[in-house]
Amino acid sequence: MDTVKDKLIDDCLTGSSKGGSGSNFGKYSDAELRDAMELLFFAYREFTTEPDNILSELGFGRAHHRVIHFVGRNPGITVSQLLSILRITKQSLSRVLRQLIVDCFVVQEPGSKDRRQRLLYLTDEGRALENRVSGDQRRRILRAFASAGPDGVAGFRRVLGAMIDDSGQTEP
Amino acid sequence: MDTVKDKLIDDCLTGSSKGGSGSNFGKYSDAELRDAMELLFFAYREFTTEPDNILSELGFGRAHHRVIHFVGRNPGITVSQLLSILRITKQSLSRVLRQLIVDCFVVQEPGSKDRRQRLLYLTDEGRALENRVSGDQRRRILRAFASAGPDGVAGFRRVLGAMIDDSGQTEP
DNA sequence: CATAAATGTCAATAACACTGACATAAATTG
DNA sequence: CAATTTATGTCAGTGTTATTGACATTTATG
Repeated sequence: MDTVKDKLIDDCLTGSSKGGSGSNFGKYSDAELRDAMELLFFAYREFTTEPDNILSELGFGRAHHRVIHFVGRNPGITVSQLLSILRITKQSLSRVLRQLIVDCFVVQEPGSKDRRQRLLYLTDEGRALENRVSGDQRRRILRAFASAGPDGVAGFRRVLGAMIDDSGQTEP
Repeated sequence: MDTVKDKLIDDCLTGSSKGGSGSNFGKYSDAELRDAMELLFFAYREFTTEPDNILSELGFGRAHHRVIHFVGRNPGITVSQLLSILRITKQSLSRVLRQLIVDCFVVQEPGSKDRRQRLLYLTDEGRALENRVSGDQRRRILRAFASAGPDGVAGFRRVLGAMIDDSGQTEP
């Protein structure tokens, strides 16, 4: 139950993670911190694999998933807000959004207050797709939450939350 | 302290995450599970941004980071093992690895037992680069660990570990 | 020796990001 | 009202990382 790599790497280890000679940053050894890095890497990959597979059948990718996720959670979100959340350029978003609109998963409506805005909404089809695609992720998280227990869930939230709050979360 | 999106989205919410009308999978509501999805998304992005920036100065990308990370932690790893861990094609790995070798961050040595193998090692230069690049990630994790406390760390490990163990972790 | 394994390479393709430049419509400001 | 700014969209070109398919080389193994 160390990390995941030992699935295949059961030889050729030279002790770099045995916590003996490595440097460290304080309370946690470098090896522990690097274990955490790997944990994040593998978990995130597991987390995105199945949605990627489902979406690729429709000719979509991870970028489409992100869009339908955030539009689904924030109906009426503007293009600008979506760009700020995703931190991509409008040119990048444009292609993805256009595909989703052409295929009737997302609709745009002019803003009532500011008619320059294009407020984004999922269609019923879009909601169905989002539900299908995120189903695997929700199940995966649910199982992990159940397996880790309430305290584990709280810790997961605290650590990831701190990783986000940490850095460039305050600049405009 | 909900999730991150409220940084910019403080209007246009229609109650989809207020936990009232959403469906749920059992003990945790859909909104809670989707919050966790976002937490992972934002945390992973924060986690990879700074290394990406450092590496781009050298003409490298995230793929190079992954290679020097796993070679650094597993000196003498073979190309096959690296391919299995990264789950990419050898053609994809090839280009990245060649760049790292040409620029003297990684060296190959024929295996002593099986001379078909190319065992991979970081050079001193490679170790220095890995340390520099992962420094931000280790600091970030350390701060998050410190902020979350020992129980938080344990929970983080349990949840992410369960997310990995969960799925396709057993097929060859 | 024949086959399989470990690795490398050439070529073509795709998804997703980027930059820069420019256009339009609507709101805001002086 | 005229000028400017904002929100959005679009055209064109580029780069990184991934893919698939085909083929070659070296070495191990039956």
